Amino acid sequence: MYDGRNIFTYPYPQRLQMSLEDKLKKGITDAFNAIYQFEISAADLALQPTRKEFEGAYTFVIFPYLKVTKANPETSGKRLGEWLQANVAEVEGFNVVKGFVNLEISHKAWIYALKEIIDQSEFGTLPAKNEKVMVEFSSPNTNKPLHLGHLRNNFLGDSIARIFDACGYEVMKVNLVNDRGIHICKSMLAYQKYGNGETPEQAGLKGDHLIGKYYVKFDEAYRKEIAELVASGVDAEKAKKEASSIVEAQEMLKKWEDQDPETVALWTQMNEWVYQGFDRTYERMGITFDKMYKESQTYLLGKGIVEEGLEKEVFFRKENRSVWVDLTEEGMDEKLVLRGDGTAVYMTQDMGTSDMKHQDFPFDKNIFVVGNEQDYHFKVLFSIMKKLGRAYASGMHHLSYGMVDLPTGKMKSREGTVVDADDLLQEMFDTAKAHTEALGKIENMELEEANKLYEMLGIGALKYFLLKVDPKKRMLFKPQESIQFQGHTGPFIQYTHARIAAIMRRARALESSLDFDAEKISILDRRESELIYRVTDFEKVIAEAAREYSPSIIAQYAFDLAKDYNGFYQEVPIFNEENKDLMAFRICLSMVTARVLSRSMGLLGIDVPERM
RNA sequence: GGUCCCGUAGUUCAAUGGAUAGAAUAGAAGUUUCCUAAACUUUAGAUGCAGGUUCGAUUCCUGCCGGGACUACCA
Repeated sequence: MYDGRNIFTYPYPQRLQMSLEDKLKKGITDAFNAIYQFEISAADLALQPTRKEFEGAYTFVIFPYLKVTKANPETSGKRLGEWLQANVAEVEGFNVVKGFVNLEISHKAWIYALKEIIDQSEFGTLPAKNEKVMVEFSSPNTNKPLHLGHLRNNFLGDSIARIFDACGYEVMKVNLVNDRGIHICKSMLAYQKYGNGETPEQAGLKGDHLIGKYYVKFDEAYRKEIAELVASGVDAEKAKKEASSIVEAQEMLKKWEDQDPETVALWTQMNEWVYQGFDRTYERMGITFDKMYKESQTYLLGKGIVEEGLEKEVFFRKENRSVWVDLTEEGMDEKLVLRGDGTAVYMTQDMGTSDMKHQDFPFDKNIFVVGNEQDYHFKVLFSIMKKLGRAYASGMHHLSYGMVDLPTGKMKSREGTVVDADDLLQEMFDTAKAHTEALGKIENMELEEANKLYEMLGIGALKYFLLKVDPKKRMLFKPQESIQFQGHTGPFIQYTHARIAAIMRRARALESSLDFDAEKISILDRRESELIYRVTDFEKVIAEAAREYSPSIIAQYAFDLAKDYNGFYQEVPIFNEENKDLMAFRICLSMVTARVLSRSMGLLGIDVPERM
């Protein structure tokens, strides 16, 4: 992208140390000091964007301070506004509507604010914090391929990792794979019975899909057995436990735990296929991990912590030898942490894994991206780790997200209503391709570039669709709407970026005539100052997204910015030979917009094209 | 039953306690000799119900009604 430095020259005093907003805030603090000898706490002081119906750019709400000003809102606002206008260079004027003080900013202040951003190549990245964040996400099972629900998890986790990275944290992305257990044995058993040594190559399937096929086969056989048992008069609950398939699967699990060579060999082979399949899906999603953990290596951890907890009297043992923690004081129940036979439960494992992960990477924050059906589990886990005196426990956070529903209802693998991740990714690609070709956009494009574009658009549309919604909310996935490329979509933002890139290409051709003098741009269009306002807001938005653990804030922001830009430059001619200063200024503004769009989308894991 | 999450235009989503509740879609009507019409402009349409807190409530509190999750010596 064009860096704009050599087209943006004008007398510029010195590097601004403070953002426009910070200056205004300081101005307001000073004003209260000067007028009322009152110290406003910076935390309370909130500036908000002025609504479009009113004059001004920033609005200060004076209602909360009427006790200090001892006057009605209008008078107080007027006094504050007058002081600011007289003492703060950036404030050119003001108006007061009820208790709202709308501050009008000088065009020069806007231009300087823009210049400030152009000068900062690292704009959109906050200073390093010297804090470590571990983001754990994806966590697939190795008995079936990824589906739509995993996509929301993966995109959220990947995005939140990028956001924390941009906020100056050192980020470690980890994936804890669920590669053992009864459900894994189910597909192993079915493969052993019906597989005839089939390989992914022979089946023409990705490894994970091949294994998934046998998982389904197991379930079919299992349910048939249950039905037969019930028909012969066995109680349904009993039938579920006694059907031969499930009994065999349990035997197999036992063999696996006993390290039976044949079982372990089968397990190793099948997992290898699954990983090969997952790798392709991750690659297509553009997702990587810094470290993989496997439950087969961690499931025995945590028993030591149980001992420790008993010693510290955080846990207690019941008569049947099982170990529990009492969390009734925290408003929760008693919770099992070790079975009576001494075997681990999920919680045992997670306690052990927590310690291990903290040893591997001494994090200040540990974010678990896991669906909201596990809210209670994590509440309990965090509470236990605190009780055990783990200092890091206060940094553990469950990024809980809602289910993805289909118009037909909940996804159920048994009923075949799951949306397969690979299928969906491919469908997005195909739709992007068909759509782009129909619009005649690829006439001057090499095949390779075109394919890259379809991938960018298709995957981008999907990521955006899943990330634009507040994570904690349950969301509805409508296939037809997710592959929409118009409206509040990723491709809309990508399109805006590509348009600006086209302007840049043209600007480059005219480079010699692109100097401008800030003094000659006397009147900024209101919408132009709004654009600058929004752009200067970017770093605040990133910080907020990290604070709220919510990529949707970034998605909203990028869309609003793209929309503002499109709305404005649709009707204003940019290339106007008679007003070169204004033209050059607008090119700079476009350039900064493109950069911020690109960075925002980058935080969502979405690439942005130079042309489309 | 208990705990937690969610109820906003026909639909899918927004709104640190702030001004006349925003968008997008679907509906109606327009805009391409000019940088990219995957765009833009205009139009119509919503806070589940009842109280409370205050200058001001979609937001906070209480109750009710609806939807969902969790509530296993499963993971």
